[in-house]
Amino acid sequence: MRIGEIAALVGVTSRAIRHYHHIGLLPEPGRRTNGYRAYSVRHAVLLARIRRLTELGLGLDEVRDVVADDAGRELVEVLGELDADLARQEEEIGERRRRLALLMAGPVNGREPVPPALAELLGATPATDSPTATKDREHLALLDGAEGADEIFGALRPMAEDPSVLELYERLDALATASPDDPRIAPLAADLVAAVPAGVLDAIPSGLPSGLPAGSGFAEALLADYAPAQAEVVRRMMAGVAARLDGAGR
Amino acid sequence: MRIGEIAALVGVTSRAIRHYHHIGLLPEPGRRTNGYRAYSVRHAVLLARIRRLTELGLGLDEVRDVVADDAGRELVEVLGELDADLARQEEEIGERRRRLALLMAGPVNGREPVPPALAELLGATPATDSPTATKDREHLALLDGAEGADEIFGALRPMAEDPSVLELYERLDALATASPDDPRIAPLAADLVAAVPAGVLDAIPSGLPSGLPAGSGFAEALLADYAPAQAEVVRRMMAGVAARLDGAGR
DNA sequence: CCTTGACCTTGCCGCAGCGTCAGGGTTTCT
DNA sequence: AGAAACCCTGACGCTGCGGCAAGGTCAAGG
Repeated sequence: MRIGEIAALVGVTSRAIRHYHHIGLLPEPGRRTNGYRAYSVRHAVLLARIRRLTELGLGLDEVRDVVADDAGRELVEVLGELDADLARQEEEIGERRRRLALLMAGPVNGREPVPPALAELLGATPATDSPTATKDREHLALLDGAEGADEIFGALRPMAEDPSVLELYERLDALATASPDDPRIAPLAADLVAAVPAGVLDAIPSGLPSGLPAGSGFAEALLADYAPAQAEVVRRMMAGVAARLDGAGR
Repeated sequence: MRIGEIAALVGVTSRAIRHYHHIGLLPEPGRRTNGYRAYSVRHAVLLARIRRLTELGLGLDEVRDVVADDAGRELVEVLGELDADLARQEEEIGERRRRLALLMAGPVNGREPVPPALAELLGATPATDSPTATKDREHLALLDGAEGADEIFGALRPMAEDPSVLELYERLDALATASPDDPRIAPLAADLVAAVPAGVLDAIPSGLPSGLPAGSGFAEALLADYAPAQAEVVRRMMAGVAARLDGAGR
């Protein structure tokens, strides 16, 4: 048989067969005088074995191990770990589909893929187009994957549901073009600190170890994201929160 | 922030970030005087978005579409087809796992991955170490994927369960070193033709269209796999079977 | 006889999403 | 001052082939 014939017989492409030759998975057959590969039924049998194994999802080198090793023992072993691998993948896919379903049904309906706990939080907040509110929510999304993130989101709910928080955002907005020594800064920072629910402090992991604003330049970068007067507010607010943390036995 | 910092913050590797820069998914930030990339919180927010999308299983170019397009419409769309894709993958994996389970529990316990119908057939055949029987089974495995394969396997069961078929294999074995004009050839061929169950003939697709032994060199290759006298038997047997097919209105 | 079309040959690039060197500089801590 | 821990660019590696280029070969038809 020529390569196209055996390919059609077994149900693979001739390109794949040449590939198998190239990587030494299938032995090269003899050649006809014109250089064409001349396949025998033995090759077809081997190739069919290879096809069935790859269809099961084995990699080509695993197939090589199984085919080369005359001991049939290898195969059960490989098959076992293959099944475990497939089970893991199935689980992963299921997890992704679950998150997808949550996303598409959720309150953030398709606009932004956020973790479920944050989606719940954002769904509870009143709609606003305040720039700093928007920014704040983006920053919250950065907590995704950090240590106590879900707890923090949960603890923030009372604050988010309180309509008076909108007023705080507006006061922050108003500082967009203000000078860093604007007299409105200090009282706003104090009000912000006071507005943070006590539960949030409990949810902050005690050491802030490596996850987020460790010794990294995150704090500077965060401040740089605000106008000067706003940055000053944020700076003081963080100091105030730290003080509250300190006051409560860390 | 430097690249390692933002990477730790968002939870990706710095290599991945540079990759995103390279393919234009994430804009290059400004540089410090020493050439280090200097990231802002905006980058972190964008990067976190990217991470969440890739974790859902989107490809990087799909992520680019979603991130670039301000219209949120794109996302639902992409998410929809992503879910369909995942469902398909899940189904595929389930199918593979089902076949794997069959394999590992089946009678061919791990020695050879054959299609279920053939596994059933082989399980029903008496054990033998006849070389031609072994060869025959290998050839049967080549039918995997052909048109009426499952039906043929089913129709072969009565033949396979008949212990007298072992005697036929032995008579074939005995011809391994015989001459092609051995007198045992003709009667063996006749007995073989007679042993083929009528159901098998019905199961053979009427035209033998493209699948198997069409105009291809398969027949020659098959005969070349046997010793001369054996090949002669096979040749006559095939002729006999063809005649039976012809006799029965094809 | 010549052409056409369906085969065959080798060889190399491309794919997704980075990991992993190699071969440098910088900053920082001790 | 030296070592550790960062950063930089650039390039190859991985999987399982698909696709293309630039040809040879062969059977059938005009």
